[in-house]
Amino acid sequence: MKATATLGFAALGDPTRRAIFERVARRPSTVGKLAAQFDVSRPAVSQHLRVLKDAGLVADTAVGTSRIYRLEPRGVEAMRHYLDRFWDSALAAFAQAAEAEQAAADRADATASAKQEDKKS
Amino acid sequence: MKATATLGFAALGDPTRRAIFERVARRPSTVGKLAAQFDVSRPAVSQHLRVLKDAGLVADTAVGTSRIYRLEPRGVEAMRHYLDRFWDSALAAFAQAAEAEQAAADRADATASAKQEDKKS
DNA sequence: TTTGTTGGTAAGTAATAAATTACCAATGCG
DNA sequence: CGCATTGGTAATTTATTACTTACCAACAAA
Repeated sequence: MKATATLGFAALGDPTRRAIFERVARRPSTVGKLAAQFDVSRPAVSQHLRVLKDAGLVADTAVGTSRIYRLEPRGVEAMRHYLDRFWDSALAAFAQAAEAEQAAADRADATASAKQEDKKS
Repeated sequence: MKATATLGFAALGDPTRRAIFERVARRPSTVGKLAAQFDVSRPAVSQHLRVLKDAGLVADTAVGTSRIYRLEPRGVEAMRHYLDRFWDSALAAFAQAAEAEQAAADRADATASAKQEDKKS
């Protein structure tokens, strides 16, 4: 369990895996039960769970021959913490101001003329 | 810009793209300048930026022939909000309790015997 | 208009990742 | 022990995606 930020994002980037994660988060479950509801094979579920586990997003406990997977909140918290850095809109405003300053420095004359937003797509 | 959660996670799941995102977040920049620092081609940077834009994580403004990309905090906030749901450790505890209850329901006798954590990997 | 600069798009390739089937290990029960 | 249940691993195939080169569009300056 390295639990780097990239691992976490990559783990939740796949739709099927994210669905499995949400299901496990809602209520701990086993590989077999999960495979029954997600129309992917059991090995596929097992592999998805391993990716989630490596990302620190789920944890598992062996119970007899079965194995119960559950949410691991700490991995989620790590991702949340990573995003905090960018969420603060004040920081964004600061960065934008810094850019304006640099743009002015790059070209001696800051021709702030043809400036147009691009919102589509 | 659909900005679904999956798009955002997938966007930050790639290491190169995440590096570009962090660079843009720190200070708005253009495609050319970014391509100069990331030893990938200019089209690659352009494509990465499009993915980030579709995920609602960056926005761009045309300035003359150039185009300045900057952080879009709202996309980040959306991802943060998604994670909030799982971060709350109290929720996890609740889910775990619910599972214990269901496990007991599944098998009439709740043989809570061979129960072992798996931490490695 | 011509020329240079900046970037997005197209098309193709190479690498990665998600899925499958088949097999094996471990546990529990008769 | 023999047998069933559960799930992880191996090996392969398929699909996706990241990247490249080549080309084209928009704008600025001469």
